[in-house]
Amino acid sequence: MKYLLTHKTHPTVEEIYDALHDEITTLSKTTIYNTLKLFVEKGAAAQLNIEDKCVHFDGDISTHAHFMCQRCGTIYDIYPSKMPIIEDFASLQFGAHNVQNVQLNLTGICEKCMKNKNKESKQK
Amino acid sequence: MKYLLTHKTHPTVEEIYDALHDEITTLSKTTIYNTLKLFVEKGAAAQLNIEDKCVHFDGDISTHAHFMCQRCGTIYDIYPSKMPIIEDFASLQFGAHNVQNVQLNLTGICEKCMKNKNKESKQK
DNA sequence: TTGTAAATTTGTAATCATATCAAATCGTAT
DNA sequence: ATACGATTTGATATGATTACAAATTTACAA
Repeated sequence: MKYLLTHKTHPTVEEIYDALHDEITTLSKTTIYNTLKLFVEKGAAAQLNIEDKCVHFDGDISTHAHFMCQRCGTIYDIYPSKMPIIEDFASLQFGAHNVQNVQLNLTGICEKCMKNKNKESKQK
Repeated sequence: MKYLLTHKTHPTVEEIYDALHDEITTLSKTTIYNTLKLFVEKGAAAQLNIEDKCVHFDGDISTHAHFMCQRCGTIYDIYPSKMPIIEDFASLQFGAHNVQNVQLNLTGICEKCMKNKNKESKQK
């Protein structure tokens, strides 16, 4: 949990394992899977299904959306302060269905990669 | 493509395979994976990352959101006519980043399963 | 302290969706 | 009928996630 709260990189299980394994040498991936599952069930963390490869986790459970760059894989937070419409997701209703979770996921090419792309094409 | 357009169930590769294998006995899953990937790249179909188990596909590429029931697995379409705010997602901008895809995914328990749940608890 | 049972953590092995890739098949123009 | 490029196939590999039993740790009573 401390790692999630201090690293706002939306890490995968793999990334958490690699980061913590040095100081907690006995740590196993199973424990990370179990613990994150518990966090998500209890609402202490959010699970992001923004790509099909693997799941990402977020210790920030405030209302916000995400943008993932298809090129570099970076996941950016999008807060209501920058995009007011996001505030409306928190209270979305859908008929008589019981909505428990809302995810707004954007994908594309981030500003940084766009610039690199331009450089590359100019070099040719 | 025909299957996708006539079965609005947001099928997985597995489901498409099971459905078509009888009439196209030589069909392989690899072909389904390749073809769907092509459809998604060309914008002819949408890929839904609404759950972590596997990917679902949608032949309807009009602006709409999805609700998936965690209990029965059914994926419901949510059109702007029922939820006008969805229309605003289609044109979301995020700074200087190049947004290519937007997914609004809701999860929870659907109306049908809510009723079954109530029945079950009354029986106890 | 010590013993003990419950809770947690671990590591190995299984599972399952998806990717890889060479061989087989098909379509089409000669 | 032939040849060649494009498509499809199926066997195999990969990699994330789960299952589960054994090992370890914790909490607490004696």
